[in-house]
Amino acid sequence: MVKRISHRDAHCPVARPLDAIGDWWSLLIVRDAFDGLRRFGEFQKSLGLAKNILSARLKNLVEHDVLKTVPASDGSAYQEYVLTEKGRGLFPLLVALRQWGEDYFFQPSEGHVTLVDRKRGKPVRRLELRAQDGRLLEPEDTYVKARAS
Amino acid sequence: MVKRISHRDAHCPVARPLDAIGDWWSLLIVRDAFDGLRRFGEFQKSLGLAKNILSARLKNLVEHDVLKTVPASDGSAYQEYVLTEKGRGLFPLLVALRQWGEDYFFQPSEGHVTLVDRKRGKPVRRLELRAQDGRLLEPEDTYVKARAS
DNA sequence: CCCGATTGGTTGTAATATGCAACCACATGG
DNA sequence: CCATGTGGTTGCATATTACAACCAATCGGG
Repeated sequence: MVKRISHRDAHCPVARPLDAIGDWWSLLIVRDAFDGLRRFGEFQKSLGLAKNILSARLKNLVEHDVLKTVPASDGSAYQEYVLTEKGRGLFPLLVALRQWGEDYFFQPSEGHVTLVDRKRGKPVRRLELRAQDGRLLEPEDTYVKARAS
Repeated sequence: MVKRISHRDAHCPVARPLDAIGDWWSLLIVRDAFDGLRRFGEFQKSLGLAKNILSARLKNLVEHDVLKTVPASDGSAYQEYVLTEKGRGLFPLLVALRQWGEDYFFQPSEGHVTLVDRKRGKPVRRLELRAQDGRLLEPEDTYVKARAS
């Protein structure tokens, strides 16, 4: 189906999730799911991808427990795709991707959409990494540490 | 080269970055770059991917200004690949991916590496999205808002 | 009910990307 | 200079993706 993870990276928390969301479309599907899209046709219309590809991606996301199928909410016999708890856990990642995109992929003259706080209608804060004591951490301030099994 | 963005999503800050990092390998290359890898051979050894693929990915990342080539730091005539400012901007995204991976892709019995604060050696805080007034935001507390060009 | 349209797919098949191995130019080290 | 390491490129086989046609089940109106 999707690229299989190489043995050498099998232990890495960065590499392993890529089996689930490491292809071009999956993150866009998840983004649309956060935007409230649920039906096969809605995703297809929104993304404009071939139906067989969408079918394969949805299947992969369901297999990886990012989405799950539920009976249609309108009472029809069709099914809908909704985010699981694990899928909802992708929210910070999607926000990080969005903020990076806003920062570096748009000319000042170009318009783009922004994520805002529903209550106030104001843009959200920037994601930032902090230590447990609250210090702001740059990449150099961190390293990866092995942990016993 | 890599998948071309569809017209309908050209304005979306989530979709546009995928041209640069939307394939299976690029994020792993960037992860290794954050870990201090700089040379072609280092990346190849770390990732175990074919040299032509690595070559294509590095080229793409350089074209998208995520990496840049610089003269080798050891004085030899070779070149090295280092993160640009834009590339360094991927740090929160990588941390988000890592945290999601740690949360959902490992059995409790499995060991995995963890990102720690260099100064204290303690795990970093969890990334979280907050409003400008500091409230913690869940996906439902946000929406995307069009902004004038 | 019956019929046409919609939904949600599954097959083809052609184009594209990926992976592997061989090859090669240049740099380097002795 | 000669042997080796570095950093690639090129061919070729295979896997993945895209596009289009087809299709079964469902739904909606009369």
